[in-house]
Amino acid sequence: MLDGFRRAIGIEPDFDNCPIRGVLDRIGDKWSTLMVLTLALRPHRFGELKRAIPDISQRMLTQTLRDLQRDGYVARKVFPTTPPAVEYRLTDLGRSLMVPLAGLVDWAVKTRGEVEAARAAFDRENV
Amino acid sequence: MLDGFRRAIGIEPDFDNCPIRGVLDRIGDKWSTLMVLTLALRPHRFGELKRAIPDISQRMLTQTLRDLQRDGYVARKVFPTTPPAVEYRLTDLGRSLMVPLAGLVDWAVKTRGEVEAARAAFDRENV
DNA sequence: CTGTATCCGATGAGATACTG
DNA sequence: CAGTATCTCATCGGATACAG
Repeated sequence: MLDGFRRAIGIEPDFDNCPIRGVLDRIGDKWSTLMVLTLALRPHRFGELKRAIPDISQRMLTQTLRDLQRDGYVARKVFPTTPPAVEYRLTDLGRSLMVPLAGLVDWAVKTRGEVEAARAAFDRENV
Repeated sequence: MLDGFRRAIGIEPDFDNCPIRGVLDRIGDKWSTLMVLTLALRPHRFGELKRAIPDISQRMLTQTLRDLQRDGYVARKVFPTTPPAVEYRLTDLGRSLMVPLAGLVDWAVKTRGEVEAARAAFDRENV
């Protein structure tokens, strides 16, 4: 089972076209997870997202949305009004990601204390 | 529930000391996950890890191990022989991470096709 | 064998200014 | 309103050389 993980996760030589790597990269980057969780609440327009995640730069907002859209997690819908309105919403695929993501969040919250203690101990020993 | 996620995952103003962020950062970086999965098989010595993950540089091997050790996922044990031997093994905390991680891996494998199709479609539309 | 130290290029990400 | 285009700086990560 674990050996299967290793292969799946990118042990050479197929590191690049690994099915997991793409997901991990997206989950690991600074804004994707927060944006998915925000869009899980309800669809948002561009400006709404900016206000919902106040400290994201416009550049990163655009780029993260593009990446999420490219992977099929987010759908972009343009309303040709003046001024233009654009709505972003999670796709079914994006919503399905919430399940394993929730597992991770849950684990992180539960083990928070242990991790903090481990860090404190480590830093104490390594002046 | 989702609102709780947002707070937990680092919506301002407590982005830095967020319990999730640390986990996500570790999961997202290039080598941590692969190393955890490798150590989940059995304890490894430094050189064994290097051989098990052939394309990691010595610099990144050391650094990733330090980070994992600091967070309490990995335990380092030195045998004062000559030449020195050092063994790395998962802690209970590290092993417990396998559960949500497995969920993520599982999801990634299952949705692989959808993601690939989404990417192809996106790239087709955006010449 | 198990690491450190250094250099350096590639990428990530913020700030700012401009456009249909 | 919903983006692009630059510029710039920090961090990531590989290669190489050295050390206990």
